[in-house]
Amino acid sequence: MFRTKSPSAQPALSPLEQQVMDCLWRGGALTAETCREQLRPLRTLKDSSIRTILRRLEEKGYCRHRLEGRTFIYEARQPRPAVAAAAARQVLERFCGGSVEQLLVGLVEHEGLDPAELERLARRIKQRSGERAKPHSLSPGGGETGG
Amino acid sequence: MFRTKSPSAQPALSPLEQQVMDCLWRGGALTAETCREQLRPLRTLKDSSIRTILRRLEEKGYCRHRLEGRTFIYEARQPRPAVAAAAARQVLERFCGGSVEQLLVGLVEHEGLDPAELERLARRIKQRSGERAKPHSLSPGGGETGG
DNA sequence: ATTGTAACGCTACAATTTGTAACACTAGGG
DNA sequence: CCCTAGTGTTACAAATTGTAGCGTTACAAT
Repeated sequence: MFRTKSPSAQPALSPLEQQVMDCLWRGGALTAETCREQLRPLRTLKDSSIRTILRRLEEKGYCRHRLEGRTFIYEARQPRPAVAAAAARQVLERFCGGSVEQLLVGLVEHEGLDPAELERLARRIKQRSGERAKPHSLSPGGGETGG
Repeated sequence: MFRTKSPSAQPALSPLEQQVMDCLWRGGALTAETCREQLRPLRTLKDSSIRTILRRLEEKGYCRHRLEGRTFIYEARQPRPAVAAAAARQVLERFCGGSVEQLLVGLVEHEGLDPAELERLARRIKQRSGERAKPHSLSPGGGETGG
């Protein structure tokens, strides 16, 4: 629905680019060819086309590749949730002056989000984050999640 | 950060279009000329340019105009929060399979949203919505909301 | 070594979307 | 009837996106 262009954010994803990203997110890491095949139910591209998209995606910072033998293996640079969050943040900054509350209220009032449900979710999330923060003792440094 | 194109959603706003919408949201209802002036610190457009944008915005469903004398008065069709919510919904659908929880979790984990804060907000929102839902008597259902 | 083939990058180009504007038309005032 | 203010229409250049053709390169088989 929007296009954004703040500094911290990667350039927008075009529809086709999104589909490709979906492939990457689903498939983990794959070659241009595989990617192309996965896309085929939806659209049929020449191999050079898919590769162009992959390259642009890489330029935009959404994915990267490593060389395996002499084949490029592509993978998303950030997991889908991270990108989702960034996108949400954009909306937040642009329309809500950064106020999460405003956004939430908007969702409740204009998109029918149930406040009770919201509260339940929030509680659960807090709980979980609490657990993670201090299981009982350590959990040295970096409980790595994101790559 | 994204461009979307689901059916229920209005077409994306280009940057310039967004700025104009911001004018409308700030100014309530204004003429093309006024709009142009308000924009001037940021960019200088010929009057026909601003009018083109306004028209496109109207085509896309974001604003409308009424005739006053023989001057067009433009105003946003939906308040900013509604558009924000719709945008958030888009993100939700596209990246989180519609799961609000996933989005929230993402915000917490990748954008540093504080879970406690989140819970507080959620609670407050629920509370407020509760009050509104059953003050003591009137207006059970149908108050209009949208304009 | 030559050739077949798979994988790659580069370059190109048409379609679409944006940004910007010139210009022509119409209603009121003098 | 002409001037002005306000509008709409049409146009066009720039940027973005979708789609590909083609040339290059490494490896494998002949």
